[in-house]
Amino acid sequence: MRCRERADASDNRKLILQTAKTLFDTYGVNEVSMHQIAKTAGIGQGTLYRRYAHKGELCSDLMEDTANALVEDIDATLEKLKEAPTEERFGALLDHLVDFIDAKSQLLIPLHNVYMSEKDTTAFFRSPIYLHLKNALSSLVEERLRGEDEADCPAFLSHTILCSLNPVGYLQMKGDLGFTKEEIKQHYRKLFIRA
Amino acid sequence: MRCRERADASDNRKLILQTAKTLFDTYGVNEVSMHQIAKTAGIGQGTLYRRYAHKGELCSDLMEDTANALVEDIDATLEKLKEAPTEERFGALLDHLVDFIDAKSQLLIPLHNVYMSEKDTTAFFRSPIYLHLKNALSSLVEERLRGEDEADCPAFLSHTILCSLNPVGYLQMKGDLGFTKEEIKQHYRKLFIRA
DNA sequence: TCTATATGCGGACAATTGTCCGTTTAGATT
DNA sequence: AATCTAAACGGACAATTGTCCGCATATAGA
Repeated sequence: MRCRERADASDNRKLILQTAKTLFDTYGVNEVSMHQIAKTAGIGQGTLYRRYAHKGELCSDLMEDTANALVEDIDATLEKLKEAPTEERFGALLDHLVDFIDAKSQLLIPLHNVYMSEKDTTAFFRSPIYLHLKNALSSLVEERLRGEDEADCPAFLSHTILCSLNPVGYLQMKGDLGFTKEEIKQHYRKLFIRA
Repeated sequence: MRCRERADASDNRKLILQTAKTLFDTYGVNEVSMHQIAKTAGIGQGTLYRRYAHKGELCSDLMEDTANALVEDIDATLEKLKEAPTEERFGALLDHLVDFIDAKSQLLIPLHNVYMSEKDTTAFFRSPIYLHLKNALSSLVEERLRGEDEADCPAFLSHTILCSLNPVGYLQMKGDLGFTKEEIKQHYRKLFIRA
């Protein structure tokens, strides 16, 4: 069997992440090139690109802990509220999302830019974090469908929510439009939760 | 005085636009490189880049007529419907937006990318087209407020609509999510127009 | 018409991203 | 331990974006 990750591959993986984190922290994500990361880590560019097809994936991996924490928080909250009405759980999920964007927008903007400036524009929509959040939203919308005559479309609604909650648009709301985080939460609840 | 545009510059400007339009129409925006445009037009790359700092600006110039037409169309439609119920006019505006994004998504994506990857992330939200559309949406939402007890916030709602209608997200809806343009229009109406 | 120069021209060049492919090696099998 | 092969390695290479700078010329002013 050749199914386990080879030791050298595993070592390089850690080396890449450590090197990238250091360089990003020192110079900023946008100022660091993939070539520079490979050079600094002392590996070939092919090695780097085999593991991370582009900078966005690398950023994504660096964000993994943060993203996992969000997903766990959300899952825990939903579990705790599992007896509560759908609307309440939906609202809690929206709150989590807004809190997350609010706390991490500085980190999320480079990540968002990298994904969105890809030639393959669907890259972001295949990222683990998007898929998981869309999934969580969809199932709540779906749950809400039962017994309703005019059905929302879960896929459409969750996609729309996540599109509108991009970090750039969020900062604009807090900046020029002058909303506070709590106001934004309220508006999201009002718009997307049909009470 | 040396203030007027030189004749050769003016000629090249037209030549660039014509060449770019032809190439974009033939091969698609993403498949055409700036180098290729310059080569085909028979001019140097420096000439091309002096006039358009990047592909986004070129797209922007190519879109100018189209964007003006959109704004005029919308204004004309709203004028024609000025006696109609607010909901009907709101719906017509959403339809216009979706038709526009649908028709021009290829050109809008480079434009969107350029705006969004700016250091100044608010650049897009100060662009004429965003401001005009947000304005039109806001005034319709505001109009709808009268006589309602639970008020929508015009600024928030119109910002959210425009964020969610970005060309990348739109293409994702039509691609992986499999919606047709008409379905998308319906979903937008259902979500944002409280009948 | 002639001249001076601001303006435009264009291609070479640098930087970055992403691919390819011959070489090396970890580790399973014997 | 020896062998074998799938997986990983790494650097050269191609493509694209964007910059720079010496050269050419349109045109205002004489």
